[in-house]
Amino acid sequence: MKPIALHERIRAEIEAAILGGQLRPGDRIPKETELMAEYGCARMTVNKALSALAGNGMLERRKRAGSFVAQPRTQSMVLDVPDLAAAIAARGQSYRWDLTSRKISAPARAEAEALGVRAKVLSVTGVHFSEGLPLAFEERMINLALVPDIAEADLSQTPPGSWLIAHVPWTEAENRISATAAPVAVARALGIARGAPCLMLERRTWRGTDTVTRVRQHFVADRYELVARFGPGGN
Amino acid sequence: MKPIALHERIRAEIEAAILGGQLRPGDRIPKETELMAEYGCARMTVNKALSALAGNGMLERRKRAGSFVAQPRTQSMVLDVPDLAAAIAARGQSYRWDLTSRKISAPARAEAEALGVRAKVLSVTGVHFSEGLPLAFEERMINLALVPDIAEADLSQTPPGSWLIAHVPWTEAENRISATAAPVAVARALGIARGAPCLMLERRTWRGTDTVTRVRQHFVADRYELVARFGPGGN
DNA sequence: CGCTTCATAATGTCTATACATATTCAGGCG
DNA sequence: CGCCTGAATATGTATAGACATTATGAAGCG
Repeated sequence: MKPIALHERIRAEIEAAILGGQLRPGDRIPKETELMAEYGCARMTVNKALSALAGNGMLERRKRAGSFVAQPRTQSMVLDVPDLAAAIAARGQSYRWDLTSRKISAPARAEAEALGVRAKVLSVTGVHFSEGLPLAFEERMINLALVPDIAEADLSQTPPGSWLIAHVPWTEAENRISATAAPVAVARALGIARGAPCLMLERRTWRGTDTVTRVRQHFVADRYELVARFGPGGN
Repeated sequence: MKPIALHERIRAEIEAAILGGQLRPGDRIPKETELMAEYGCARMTVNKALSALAGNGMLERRKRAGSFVAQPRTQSMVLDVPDLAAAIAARGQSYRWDLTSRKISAPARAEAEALGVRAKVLSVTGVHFSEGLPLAFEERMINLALVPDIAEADLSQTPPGSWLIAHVPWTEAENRISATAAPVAVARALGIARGAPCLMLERRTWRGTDTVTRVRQHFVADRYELVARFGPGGN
């Protein structure tokens, strides 16, 4: 069938022992030479397995001391923050984007400070629809110095997030997730009551030290949730 | 200073080229033999660098075809879901936990189904305080078959999450993050208005196929946010 | 022209070896 | 007793070579 690589098998077995509780945090795992004998392979093979686990934060390795099961102090979860258009399409639902405003301007001094941008910015607002229902209200600023092309893009057809992901890929990013009461403008755009709960996602992405874009999305509470996973099945 | 490992340097340089936009998704990166010549090192060294990037989802490697910059389809962010007590303490704020109810029972048939648990469960509710203010209301179920010791733990002193992380480490987990209007019970416990927005975090953790615990935490909207990062600076 | 077959080029895995580096542990010395 | 020194040890990095695997693209065949 599928001959699994040996280093992967070793990795998986040790991971299983950790997740299964046979190995507990602080426990020492056999040294490389011992595992090497146990599996009858070279040290590099064992090393690859252990390095991978150490990379995941599951092992802590100290020279001369050995390899130890790490403390799961802060569960690092993998959160998928997909492009909305793609995510909704992937769920087999219909998607629509409504551009409600678009303007180019120099950011106000305070904003420029917060954005870390002195250049001109494109400001966009709009609404994401799923199955014909408003799902999220989006306010976005885009640094035109870094992404001049977007000034010519037709953002009434393509939501800016989708355009950016296709044209300015692999930026660094930070997301802040919180809950808020819908402000008037948001409530009106989403057709919900003022003050109704919203999941708010604020994202800032950069290239090097320059901010590329800054988004704030208000999701209608009942219609969206984020999922984060941790674990070997974490795929 | 600290001589950085060569494979790490190679990895970092390619990553920088991807994040800096010199290499775009779909672009092909030099084959191992070429990089090997460029850096004057062995193939295994290059391979280690590229394998690491492939593990991060930043490269896609195909035999015979070469290595390509991956599409950042779904931005996989690392979300730290820390233990609340530890997280608040780390921010230098005071923390308090109020146990409001605790009971052991067999879950109702419907619940048992949803939990994937037939055994007895310990049900706990309580409130997390930060700086004297209610921060989160927690409802939790714990599988006593997997964690019998917790029946004897003093959960009025230690919040169950902290107890579990110390006693049942390294489980698999799934988090669902959403926003809701505070139900009556939650609003009362948190001292907020009924229907006020809350950030809701539902977590389920398992060991193998068995559910260990299931939590629902309602956070007061203004007092908490989750942060997820992606990027090399993502530390 | 379309299909199959096959050599080839790339990555994937593994080995055996070597030396580097950091940490511990045991002595030795003041 | 405390501090320094040095040896032992486990991991960290790197090498050169070997063979496996697999998609590709071209050659050959019907």
